[in-house]
Amino acid sequence: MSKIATRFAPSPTGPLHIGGVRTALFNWLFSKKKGGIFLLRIEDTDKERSKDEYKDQIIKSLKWIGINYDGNEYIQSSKIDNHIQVAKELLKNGHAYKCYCSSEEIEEQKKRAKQKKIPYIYDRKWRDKKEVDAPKNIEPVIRFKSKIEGSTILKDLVQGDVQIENNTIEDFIILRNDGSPTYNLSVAVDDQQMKVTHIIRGDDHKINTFKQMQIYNAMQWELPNFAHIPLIHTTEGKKLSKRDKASTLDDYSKIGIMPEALRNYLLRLGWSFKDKEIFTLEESIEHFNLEGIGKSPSKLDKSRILSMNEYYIKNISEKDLFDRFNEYCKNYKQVIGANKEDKIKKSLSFLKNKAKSLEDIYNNSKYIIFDEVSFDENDVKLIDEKAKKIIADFRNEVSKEKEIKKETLETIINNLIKKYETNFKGVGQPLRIALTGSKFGPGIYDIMISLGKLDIEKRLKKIT
RNA sequence: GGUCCCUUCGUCUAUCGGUUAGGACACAUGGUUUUCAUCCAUGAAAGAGGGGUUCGAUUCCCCUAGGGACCGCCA
Repeated sequence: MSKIATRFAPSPTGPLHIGGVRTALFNWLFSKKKGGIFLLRIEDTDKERSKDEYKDQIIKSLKWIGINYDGNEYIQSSKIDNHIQVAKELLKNGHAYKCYCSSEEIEEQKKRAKQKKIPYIYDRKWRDKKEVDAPKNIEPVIRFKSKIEGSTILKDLVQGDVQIENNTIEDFIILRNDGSPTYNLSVAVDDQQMKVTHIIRGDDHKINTFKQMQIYNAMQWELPNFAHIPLIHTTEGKKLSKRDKASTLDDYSKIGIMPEALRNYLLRLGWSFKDKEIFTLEESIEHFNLEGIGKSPSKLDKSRILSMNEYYIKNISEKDLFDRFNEYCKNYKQVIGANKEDKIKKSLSFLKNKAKSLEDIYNNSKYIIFDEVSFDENDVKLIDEKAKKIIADFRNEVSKEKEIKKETLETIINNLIKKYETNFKGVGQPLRIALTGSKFGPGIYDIMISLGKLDIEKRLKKIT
């Protein structure tokens, strides 16, 4: 058997969404597992809607999540001549014919079918007509001569055998009347020429597969293997579309989801290997198989993504975590100053315990990133006269110390709790607000130690 | 409407004829932590319905119901 080759073939007519990314991931994993190659084909033949910006977004997305394709991206529009060539051959072999129906005529037929509530299918009017009868003023389209008799079985690697009556497949157009090839022709020709051995794509392509299989057969090409994976549904249970919110990788990236977490989540969405939930990249390549792909569509679950992200935040190395965080801040929030990097790195050990996302880490580390504390009005109200006294006392005690250590801080705070006849919250909360501007965040000792004596004094002074 | 696909806890799923139907997320309760979070423990939670086949069906077959995809000179 020839070398395994898979491909991902998006059209750059909109941003790549998470469903497409999962399809790409499955194809990529499958080829890696089999020691094959994975190709990227940009299907940009719809010149009206294709945009370079989308192409770039697709490439960027794949890169972000760690999917790398072999060779250069294959640009479908640059291969149109090949597609036309095949169409001509099909015409010559009698597997295709010229259809002189005007688009008005077709529209009319569709309308009538709708009124009668019967399914529209092209009536194959020109299939056996002689060309001498052709109207002179109409530029014909080329239609594929689909089989009428019998049925076809698709041996689907995910869905099993799928049988369909051949007469339900119409004589589809392969060349428009402007001479340009249509989707099914281009795809079949490209896949064949790229020597794709396994076509793993969304279930929404299943009908196309039957059309493309006929082209393969007519050209006497060896059929590739097909696997139709169930679609990802929104929480409303509908097919995920480019228009859905929170569907592109950037939508997740900007709320602080890390690529490894999303990759792991997507892997387990519609695929499983026993009870295993966490897969390193190596493990996913090792265990991935088509048998593990489920047959029913699955819904996106944001809390699951977040919890996967939380796992990776806690389990990747702090060095990697810093890199991810640094990049996140740079892209979506605020560049971390060079003088702050060290403090952040040291604080990651406790910051990550409270975070489900990089955004959480950001929110909890603002007190380090920004020199000026920004206060929430409601929180400031919590610092009353008594609290101000406590803060002043605390600052006074701290200034006597040479070095800030947890033990000394504990002693100071405990003494204040006694002196002011309050509890930990009574002392801790005002201090926290004064130092960070927020009621929530890391432990008070962690905050103080990471800030250091000078910053503590400076910040507390402003309050009292 | 036609064709095709699907149906196990709220969600993602395990089970390849015999299980107290398992795990994970979310949820609830309790414990640890002198706040919050983390962490730990516990709990509630599922085979769409009806027929077969079988000694025995979540598992195999059929029907019904529900959901989905496709039905472009878009890809």
